[in-house]
Amino acid sequence: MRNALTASLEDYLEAIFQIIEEKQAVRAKDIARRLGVSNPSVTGALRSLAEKELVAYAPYDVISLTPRGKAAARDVVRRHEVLRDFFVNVLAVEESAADEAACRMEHSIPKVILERFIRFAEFVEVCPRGGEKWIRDFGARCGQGATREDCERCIESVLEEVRHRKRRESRKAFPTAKLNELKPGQKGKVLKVNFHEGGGRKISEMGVSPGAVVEIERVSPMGEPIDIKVKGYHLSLRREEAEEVEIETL
Amino acid sequence: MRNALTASLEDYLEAIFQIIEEKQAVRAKDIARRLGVSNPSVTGALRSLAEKELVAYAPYDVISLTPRGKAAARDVVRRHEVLRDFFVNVLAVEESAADEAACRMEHSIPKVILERFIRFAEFVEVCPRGGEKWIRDFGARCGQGATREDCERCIESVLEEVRHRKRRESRKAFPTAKLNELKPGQKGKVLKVNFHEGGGRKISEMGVSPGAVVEIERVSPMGEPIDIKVKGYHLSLRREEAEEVEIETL
DNA sequence: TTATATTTTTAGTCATACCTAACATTTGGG
DNA sequence: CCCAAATGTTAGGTATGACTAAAAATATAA
Ligand SMILES: [Mn+2]
Ligand SMILES: [Mn+2]
Ligand SMILES: [Mn+2]
Ligand SMILES: [Mn+2]
Repeated sequence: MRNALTASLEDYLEAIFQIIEEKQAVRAKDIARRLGVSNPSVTGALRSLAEKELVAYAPYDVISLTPRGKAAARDVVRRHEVLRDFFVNVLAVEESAADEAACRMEHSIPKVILERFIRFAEFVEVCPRGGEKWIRDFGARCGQGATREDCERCIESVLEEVRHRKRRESRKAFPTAKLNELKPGQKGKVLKVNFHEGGGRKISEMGVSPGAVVEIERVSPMGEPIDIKVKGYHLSLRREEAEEVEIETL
Repeated sequence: MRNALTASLEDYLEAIFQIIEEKQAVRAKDIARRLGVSNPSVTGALRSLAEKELVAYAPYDVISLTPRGKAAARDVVRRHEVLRDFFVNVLAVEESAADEAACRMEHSIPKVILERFIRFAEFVEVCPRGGEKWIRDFGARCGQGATREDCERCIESVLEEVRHRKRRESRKAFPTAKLNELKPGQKGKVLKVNFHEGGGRKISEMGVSPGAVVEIERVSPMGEPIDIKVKGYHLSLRREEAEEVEIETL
């Protein structure tokens, strides 16, 4: 049975993955400290993971993730991040509490529901009835329970915005941009992906497809690569690729 | 350490609680069948729970929950239901998948986040920017990702409603009712709780306090008791109590 | 290079949570 | 009332995942 990792082993994988990202080498000691377990526990876990061919490991040898192990680790990290982001951005939970909860719940959330969390957060952002202000409104009053008057007051402003945008759009078709023209922190919705003749990676398959919400995380000084987040995944695109993605800014 | 039940023991408590609700007697066999474990596993779990004074149990004796055990079980059930309802009502997840996921995640969700799930679902219902139609809109398109046009089309209808309601309210102060006047299925927001002189239970302490969203679940043929759901808890009120709760219908 | 310090592994325990097979008790039919 | 069927418990085993103490390997400093 290659599948069905235990919560414990998933946490070891996650820790190894993150330590690799931070430093070059992974030492059993680091894993132990990060997870708050003893050194012998780490040895035991490494043996389990090696047996499942998720880490390359032999006694006293260096520790590294196999391709399959890396994929599994990335999956854990994604579940962790999706949950944490939902708790922080939608439910207005305090960061550290959200992170802790995410790391416990990441092991029991099924795929269907994880994807719904992502879609819901996107829906809130995209829909003019929801949007950032609405969420902030929830965050601000989640201690008391919002009154209807509070909510009705702000809905008028949303209507104003929608009317403004409609007027603007009737003049100037669409507030369109290429993905490479956005700045870090900006979000947008994918309108179209032009397939380049020079056979690049199929970025559509990685989640950058019409309707998806993308967020620019980092743009390297040279303008390339462009780190983005889409559907809970972190991706790194070449400029050539980003140029082929048409975006409606949010 | 009386605290910190394992996921497994929580599931046993939950099962015992539910079997008690369904039938009179609890038999080890029923627990085993419901949880899909062998009979000896049930015996072992019962011993653990008896040691923790959560079930009253001796070999070959009848099984029952102690007051503390009942409270713990109810807490598990509540976590289960809050999660399931959020998945179904907000994230538009298919019922059985939602239920299964809820029963796995119920063991790792912290209190803060559970309460936020409840508050958020209430916020969506109460806020005219959100509301049932909005959620249904998400449910309908969560397969594809909503387009902005879709969303803008429906926001106009919400505005209409808000304007209508405002006009109505300017004439007739508030669409107020007493809790006991609502029908099963109806939801409302608590405006005020009049404390009765005849020292009844403090229903405010059980969650029926201003700002809370209540849903009528069942009204007995005699008009009493009235089963309601509030903040994820199920409560049963006497008519006398319900009469003291002023409601704004939703 | 040798001695010491650090890191890692092994060995042995413990607790949880399952299982099967065998034994014990309770219950209901004749 | 007695005996079989149903139900429940004990005994004994496996697997996971943690721990401490002690040994082994590796790294560092003199
Ligand atoms: Mn995690
Ligand atoms: Mn974790
Ligand atoms: Mn459960
Ligand atoms: Mn459950």
